[in-house]
Order: sequence, then C-alpha cells, then structure tokens
Amino acid sequence: MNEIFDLLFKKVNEKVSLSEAEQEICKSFFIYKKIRKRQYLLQESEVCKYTAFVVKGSLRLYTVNEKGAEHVLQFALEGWIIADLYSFITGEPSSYNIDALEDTEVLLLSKSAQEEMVQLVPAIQQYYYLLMQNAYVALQRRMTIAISQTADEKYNNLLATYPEIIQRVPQHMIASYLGFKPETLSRIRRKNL
Amino acid sequence: MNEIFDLLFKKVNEKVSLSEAEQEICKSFFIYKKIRKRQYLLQESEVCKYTAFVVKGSLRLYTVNEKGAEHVLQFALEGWIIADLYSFITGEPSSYNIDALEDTEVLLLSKSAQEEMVQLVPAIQQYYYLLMQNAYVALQRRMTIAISQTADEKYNNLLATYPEIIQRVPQHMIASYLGFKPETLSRIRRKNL
DNA sequence: GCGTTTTCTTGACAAATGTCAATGCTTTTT
DNA sequence: AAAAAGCATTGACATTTGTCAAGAAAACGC
Repeated sequence: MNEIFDLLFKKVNEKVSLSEAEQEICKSFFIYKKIRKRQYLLQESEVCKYTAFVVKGSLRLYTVNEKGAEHVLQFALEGWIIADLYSFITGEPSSYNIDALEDTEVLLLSKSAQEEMVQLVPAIQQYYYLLMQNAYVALQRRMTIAISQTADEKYNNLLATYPEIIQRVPQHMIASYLGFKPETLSRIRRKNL
Repeated sequence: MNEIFDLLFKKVNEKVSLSEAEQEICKSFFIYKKIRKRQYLLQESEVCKYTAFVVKGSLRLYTVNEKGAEHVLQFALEGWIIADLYSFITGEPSSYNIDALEDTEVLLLSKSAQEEMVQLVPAIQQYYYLLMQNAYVALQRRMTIAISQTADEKYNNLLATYPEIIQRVPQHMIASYLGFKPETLSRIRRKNL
C-alpha cells in the first residue's frame, strides 16, 4: 500500500525536488488515517494537533455560531491540506470543526513531526513556505470576491474556478461557503439555466 | 537617520533573533522611500516588484472594477507590510493598486534582494515564514466574518480589533474594505450612538 | 483666509437577500 | 421495502442593503 504517498510527493515535487532517500525519511513522519463520512477530524474546543493532507475524499472546515448556524470556511479535496492553522500554531483550543463529507483518507502531520522533518530534509521547508504563499494568495482572491461581488457572481466564479467543489459538495454547504442562504443559491441556479 | 530601521527590527526580533552584524547586512537590501499622500506605490497593470514595510504613515491595496468602483482589500499602518503578493511572486502584471493615505515612508524589498538576504541571514527566512502564517490566519479570520456577519457586526468587529484603522482611514474606504456602501456605514454609526 | 474638492449624512425608493413554511425528492438507516 | 432523515425547491413576505440626489461639513490647496 505505498501509493498512499503518491499524490503527496507528486504535489511536493511540483514545487521542490526531493531524492528517493529524502522521500523515505519524510514518509515516516506522517500518520495515515481513514475517516468515515460525517466523522470529525477536529471538534470545537479541541486543539488542532495535525494538518491533514487529503489522499482521497473530501472535508470541510466550519464554525457553528450561538444560534447553531454553520459557516463553511474551507473545503478540501484530494491533494489539498486542511487544518485550523491558528490552533495548530498557537496550541490554543480551536473554534472550528473539521469533518468528512465522504469516506476519506488523510495523512496527518503534527507540529513536532513537521519540525523534525524540516531539520532532516531542509528542502521541505521551502515547500511549506510556498504552500503558505499560495494559500494566502488564493484566500486574498476569495476575499476580493467576497467584498465586491453579488451572490450570483460569487457562485459563477466558484463554478468557473473549482467546478469539482460544486459537483461534490451539497448545495447548502456551498451557499454557506459563499456567505448566503441555500434558498438564495437555489434561486440563482434556477435563473441561470 | 538610522531610526528608519528601528521599527523593522523591533518587529523582526519579536519573532526571531538577529545579531547586530546580521541586522547591518539586512539593512543594505532595503530601499527607503517617501511617498506623498495619494501617490501610487503600485498601479494596475504594473508588476509588483517590491514588498513595502511601513515605517510611517498608511497605505491601501485596492481594485477598481469596470464601473470605476474601488474595493479596498487591505490597509497597512506602521509596522505592517503591503504588496500584491500574487504579482510579486509570479512577476505577472498586478490587477491591484497601492497608494498612500497620508504622507508615508516605506522600506522596499525586491524579490531578488529578499532571496540574497535569506542566503546571508538564514534566520530571516523563518521570520518570513512566520509572517506569512500570521497573515494567513488573520485573513482567514476576516473571511469567517465576511461570510457570517451582518454589516453592523462587521463594523463593530473592526472597531474592536483595529480601532486605529477606524480613526485614521476615511469612512468610505472602511465601508469598501468591509464590503458595503458608505451610506450603509453612515447609518450603522448613527444607530450605534 | 477663501474657494474648491472631498467626504459624510439623510431621505425616498429600489433591489437583493433572508425568513418561514410547505412540499417533493434523495439518500440513509433499519 | 419501509421509515426516517437530510436536502433542494418554491412562494409569500420581511429585512437589509443599495441607489440616487441633495445638502452640510470637513479637509485641502493656494
């Protein structure tokens, strides 16, 4: 079962070059885990101890407010990484939840494991820096859309940028991710036929 | 005029430790620049060649859409860094503008200068990584607010988190930053007296 | 200081989005 | 296969936010 790491190193090698030996070292730091649909990877008030690289399946990061309303902050499909970075960095309890939208397989990496790995394989530090940069740029783009576009435009933008999310994620979660209500999304879809 | 670098190294030393010698090396890579109020640091369709550390004054990063409407994506006060990171990284023309809200002083750092500096002073790499992480976490928090709160809540949140922005930035820019119209902000302020 | 420009406020009205409730359709569970 | 739970759609109506236009206040430039 070594193809578990195939996608991970494919992604890593798009940004930096790792030798076979280095790859073997890295492998030892990850924890492979299967999660069933609807199962939590992180629950509010827990500390986020791991970042999760998605090997197969999909997950969401979301908050639940006082009134019980959920707000999806991020989705993660195959090849993406998901975590509450704030809690992961600071060690403080998370105010987010992460759960699986389908049966899912992830590679977990703790903070200490990442630090050791970076010591042994310095090139991987660069990978994480670039990853962080990309994540920031992508989030900045999403923020631009959030403050400047209508519900209709936001949806069509997502459709154009990440069609796979639209296909695989329930509509009420997509509405939540975009910042409006499921009924609004339903009406947008009807209008755009 | 060496106090130009005081704030920069104060910020850096909050995260990593640099010797006097290392600090001297770093200084040589920055370009000190004064900008008058309303002057551009970056204009749409130019490549963003520098990140700018704000020594004094304030700036904004914003887009202008087809209809001429401005949308402010970021403010930067003293001690903050501002740039269109996407253009900076990729070398592609920017779709953003940066201009000064007051007479402002900045320390510019080009991509190549940053790369050389990191070679000579490796600790600074760690600083930039942590900076990136913090920026991401802050933006994620802002995104959560953007998708889950009303105009009123967004404003009060900003007021609680960054009161200095509210004090120093014109209201119509704050409204733009929060994703609604100046008239709406005006009404929120009246109601909350 | 004085005129000019920019910014802020207000009101009346329009448009977008939210709320609530009912219904039918899927998917999951047993 | 039946029952239950979750999800999407729709309509009527409420609320929030945007638009436009006018005037007042503040900041700026000379």
